[in-house]
Amino acid sequence: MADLELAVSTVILALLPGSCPTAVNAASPAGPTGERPADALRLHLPLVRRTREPFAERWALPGGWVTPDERLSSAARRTLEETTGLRPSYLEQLYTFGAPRRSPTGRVVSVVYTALVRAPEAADVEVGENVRWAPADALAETVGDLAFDHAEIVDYALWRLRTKVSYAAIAQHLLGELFTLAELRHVHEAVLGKPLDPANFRRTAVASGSVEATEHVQTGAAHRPARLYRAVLPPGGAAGGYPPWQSRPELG
Amino acid sequence: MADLELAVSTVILALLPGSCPTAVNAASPAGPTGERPADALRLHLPLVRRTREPFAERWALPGGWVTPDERLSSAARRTLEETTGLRPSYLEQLYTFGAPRRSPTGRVVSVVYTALVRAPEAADVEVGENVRWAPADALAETVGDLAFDHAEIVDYALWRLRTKVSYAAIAQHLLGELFTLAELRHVHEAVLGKPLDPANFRRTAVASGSVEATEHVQTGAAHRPARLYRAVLPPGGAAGGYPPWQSRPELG
DNA sequence: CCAAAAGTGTTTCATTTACACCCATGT
DNA sequence: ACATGGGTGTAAATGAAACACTTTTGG
Repeated sequence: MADLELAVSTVILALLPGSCPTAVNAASPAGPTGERPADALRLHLPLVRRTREPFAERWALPGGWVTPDERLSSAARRTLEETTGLRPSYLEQLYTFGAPRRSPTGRVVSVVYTALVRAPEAADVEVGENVRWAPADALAETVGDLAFDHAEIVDYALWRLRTKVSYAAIAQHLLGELFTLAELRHVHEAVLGKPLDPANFRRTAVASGSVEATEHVQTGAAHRPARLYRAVLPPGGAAGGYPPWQSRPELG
Repeated sequence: MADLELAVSTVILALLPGSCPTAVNAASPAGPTGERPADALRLHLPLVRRTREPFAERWALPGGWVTPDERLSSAARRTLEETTGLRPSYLEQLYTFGAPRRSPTGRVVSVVYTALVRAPEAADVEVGENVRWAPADALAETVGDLAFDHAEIVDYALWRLRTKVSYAAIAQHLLGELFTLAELRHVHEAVLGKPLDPANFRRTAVASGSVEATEHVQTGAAHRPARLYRAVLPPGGAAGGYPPWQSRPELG
């Protein structure tokens, strides 16, 4: 039980334009599935290039070792900030991966978190030789095979996000404080990968109680101004039926 | 990253008659002669009494240390069998708990699994001075405070089971190979804690495709014999939309 | 005025819920 | 025969999808 190391890794997701200047991409010519507008928002995640064996030069999820006196979630936040400078607005434990041969150098058990960051903060990442954004749905084409089992981890994180976004109010963590319902709908569309009816989305969004209208409106566009909304946190109690301890600040 | 130990614990759930906390009298294995006990079925879980500090004499979840060359799920199965003799029909990772002060003796990170066992196998547990079944919804009243944060873990496992049983076909793992739809409904009722309409439950259960009728019927009861059903595993592919790697045997 | 997107209303369809009713068996 | 739970039918209620339509801005 001692011949074993504990790490944390994080799948951080942000919504960036597909032709984002910071994202080094050459894979945007009208591909086989390229029904997207050129500047459509797509889920991206930051990757770090490994500088040491194993998997030197390969891209990997941000992460690091767990120190003895910090929470697992704190370790995720710390390593995330150390490697990318990001401070996510949403952080949730995803799964713990611990297959014996995940790492060729020895037994490593990784507690993996999923994080969401708002677009403004995502722009603060210092992209460079060893840090870059990559589109979540085309990792292999843009950065090749990820280190370790990280490609599998990303797939699972995306699956979970897709299933969860349909019943939990988490998409708001990918936007700024104020947003239009069209923007929120774009987030859902990018996550789910399919268009949504604007009218029906509006109704379900406001009926869910997860957003509230403000008195502000968005001006400057060549059409009727859209009202700005704000995310409303779920009631502190357990009414929502979510995990009992999710209402408390953090755990684990 | 070395001053830290990795453990697995398991919340094992079985459906047992509520009145006799320790005496296990399960329905006959595959025989259609399963008589229904007068009292309702309730979720129970096996606990082990700690023989050493910390928390000596207190009841705790079965578990143990992870060895360097076994999967996390294998560690869960092994420790479960070592402590209780149980081999669960369903095993799923629940969450990883790693708060710094969980254990007073040092940093322990626990990967917790949820397991379901069928009533016949649950009867094989050797109940004794240091192993006992306790009703899941009344742990404090029957066994007092659990060791460590295990009470919190059980609460979370129950919450997850309740939410998952409504959309995933897992309740069947608490029954034998053949079961009536009334028995399956009793499982759902015990998990959800509320009565369900027999007619509607029947329709949704068969429409979901998670059960298939057999040619056997259950005789011996003072009413019309009930048809016996069998669980049908979800299609091997990813059609169901479940985690990609859940279709493979195991991971992590 | 026109284009474009915000926002509202309504119709249609599918699913869930409630409950009446028949069926088959042991006593 | 009758009590009991198994099993079927059906209509009301709820909710999701589709789409026509009105509103409000910039050009």
